[in-house]
Amino acid sequence: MARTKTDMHEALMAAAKATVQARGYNALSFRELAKEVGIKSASVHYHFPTKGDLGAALARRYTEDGATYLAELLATSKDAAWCMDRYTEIFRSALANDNRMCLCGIMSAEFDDLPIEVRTEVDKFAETNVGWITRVLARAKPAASEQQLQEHAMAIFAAIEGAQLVARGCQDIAIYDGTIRAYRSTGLIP
Amino acid sequence: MARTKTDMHEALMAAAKATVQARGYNALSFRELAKEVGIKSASVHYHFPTKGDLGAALARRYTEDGATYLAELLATSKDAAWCMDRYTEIFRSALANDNRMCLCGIMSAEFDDLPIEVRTEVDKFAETNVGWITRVLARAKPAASEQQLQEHAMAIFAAIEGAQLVARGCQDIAIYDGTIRAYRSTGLIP
DNA sequence: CTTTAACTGTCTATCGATAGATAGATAACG
DNA sequence: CGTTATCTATCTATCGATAGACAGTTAAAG
Repeated sequence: MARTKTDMHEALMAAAKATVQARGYNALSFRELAKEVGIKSASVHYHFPTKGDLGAALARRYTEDGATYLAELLATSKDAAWCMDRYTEIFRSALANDNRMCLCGIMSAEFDDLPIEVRTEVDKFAETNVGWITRVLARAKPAASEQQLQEHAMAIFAAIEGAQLVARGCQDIAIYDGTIRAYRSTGLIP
Repeated sequence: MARTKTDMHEALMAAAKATVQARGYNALSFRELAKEVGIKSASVHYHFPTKGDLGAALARRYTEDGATYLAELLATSKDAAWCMDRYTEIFRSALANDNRMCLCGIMSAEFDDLPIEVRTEVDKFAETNVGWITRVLARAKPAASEQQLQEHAMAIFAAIEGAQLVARGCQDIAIYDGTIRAYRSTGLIP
């Protein structure tokens, strides 16, 4: 065997992630994916029985990896502004990398076509991100109530996803930069 | 003949619009569309030779209708806050109507799969909206420079699109409401 | 140590469904 | 009659998914 199961699993996940971030869940095809990693489409079904399984695994991994990175940030610095700068940089780098989008953001747009198991994972991504932003905000605004913090965090998350979406649609990363700058100057983002 | 060309044109546009707002451009199919309006898929090609033609017509109409409504708003009241309230209400009503999205927002997510003629129209939608918000902001902040106003307007547009996207992904319109409220309380939206 | 058995990963071939698109016939309107 | 709108029928391409075969690997049995 050329590759172990784990290796192929990873290769498939990586290729699938790139495709979804660039063209969405609907554009993800077993045939194209197979060609990219050098096997046949039937073999992809060996690793991921259904497309829903692949999509859910993809979103779950994406959320986990993100959560890991965010936890590191939170442990590195106590400064809310510094954390948020790093956070907005994550979404910026997706755009800088072939005009890609947040995997869960693009899946949210395709919501109605997602299998239930994928929807669940997409929801968890939003939850995880809002939870992290809430903890960052708690440092900057210790006086605020938990509910206020969560609403603010959700607003920040949505605003950043929107900045990415619009900048992508205009194929102009400067739009993302300008928008984030405006978020900061109004005080939406610390 | 049961209907005139214009009637059928309108019926097709309306059905297509609903589908795209609910499931995106990729989910738009001539067969389904034909079934919905009671003709055969080949007949749809008579009205719109290619899918790109239909998509572009759809986005153009969407932008035009929106621009017309926005112009009325601007003529009705000089109050920026009132105008922006009406504006956010537009995006809210899409969500309230079967969890739909802004047609151009959802198309931005599918950007890579769009024919060039559709991309052009999607760009114009953003341009039109940002232009309108800029004029509204000019009333509230007459001292600001044109460039500052435009950046602020783009940020508002992106933030609202993002609020819609995230609320849709979570299937919870309350998230939209809370997010808009947060935008207002931080001063991002007048 | 060898033989047998099960497992793993990939293959070929194929299924039914659906996609967008086209050609040519048909029916109705003016 | 000629134009307009829609039809039937069909094409090629692609989709996700499945069945069955086969080679290489591992592990247990004798």
